[in-house]
Amino acid sequence: MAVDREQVLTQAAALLARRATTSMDEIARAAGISRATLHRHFAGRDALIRALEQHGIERFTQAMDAARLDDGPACDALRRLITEAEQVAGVLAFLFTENQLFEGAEINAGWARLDARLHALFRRGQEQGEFRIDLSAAWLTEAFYGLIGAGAWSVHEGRVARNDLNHSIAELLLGGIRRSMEK
Amino acid sequence: MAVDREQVLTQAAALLARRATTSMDEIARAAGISRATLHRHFAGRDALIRALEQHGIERFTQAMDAARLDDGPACDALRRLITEAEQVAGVLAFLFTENQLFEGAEINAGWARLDARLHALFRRGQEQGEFRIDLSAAWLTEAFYGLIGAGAWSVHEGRVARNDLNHSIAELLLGGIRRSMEK
DNA sequence: CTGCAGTGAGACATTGACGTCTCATTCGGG
DNA sequence: CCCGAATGAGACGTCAATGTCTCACTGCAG
Repeated sequence: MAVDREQVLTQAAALLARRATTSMDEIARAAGISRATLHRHFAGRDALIRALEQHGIERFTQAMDAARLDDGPACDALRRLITEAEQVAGVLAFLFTENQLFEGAEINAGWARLDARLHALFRRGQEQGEFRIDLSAAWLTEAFYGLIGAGAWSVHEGRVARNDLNHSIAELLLGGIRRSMEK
Repeated sequence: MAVDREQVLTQAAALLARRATTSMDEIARAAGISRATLHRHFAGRDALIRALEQHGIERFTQAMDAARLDDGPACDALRRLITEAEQVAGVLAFLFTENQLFEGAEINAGWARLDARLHALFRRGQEQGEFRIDLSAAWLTEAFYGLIGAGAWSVHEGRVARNDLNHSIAELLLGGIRRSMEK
């Protein structure tokens, strides 16, 4: 009975990430509820988007907390983050592709905090000699989002197996495409 | 006098990539023309989107041709492609993020052909031992688009200098984040 | 100068989504 | 079993964007 708010938001993110003009009716049907019920839980389209942003920020914050970004080698921290972020990939992809939403500067603050934490991880990795320094931390941050989004899309389209996603993102990000000559 | 169709499409891609719900009026004003004139050149919103797809496919095809993907080491071919694709990054980012567009199967064919060429490049790199084989060519293809899109966005937001974009994408894709121990 | 092609500005009806409402139904707890 | 809360289905009115149209203006070629 009680509508699963989490489920609705996840569905909405999946649809909106793929087509930003998805109607409330489509979102409702995808979530298995009626448009009326959707409106009962979210005052309107704007409210739904806002909730989606909030939800995404909260989930990603949890993922960062769980990954303990400040502990141990930056490489390992990044791997942990990818593992944690994988479950939020759909919502993250939406937030990343629809960045125009952040024009109202309120939510911007929450997102900026996440950005800063990720940025700090890459900087730490550079300072401690684990990461290369010819790629700016800002770029690595953006690239991280881009790969998470591409990964979510690839799984959704069936081009990448969900089980491989973690490894695919982490290895590409850390090691790149080129075949390593060592060992 | 004569409206610069190229200019209009480029502007439209930039706006639509950032906010897919951008109105025809906003697009027209961004392109420096009136809404009436915009409608004179593109029958409607759908027609504009279609033209954008077509334009993006053509430009990316040209980029691939210019990069000579089949010549020499795959690494070098990939670098050339990134250099060429950089100029189309805005349109590519739009096409990649709004993948929903490809439901009408006509354009799908043109896009699929580009996908196949890119896929083939990665496969060639793997078969010739340049690229690692634990990352599927399909994933590398998607990741390529993701990084191009993230790069275009980063430049647009001022987080990455345009001059660095080429190097940033190519190096991250080929070598990854981790600092190389060799040499 | 004249004519014309292209454009800007704006009016207009249409369309589709949105938000609100009502009413019947269903599910679950007491 | 019964009642209430939650839901589904649908009917509206509203509104913004769209697409089409007209009319006046501009710039340029002849």
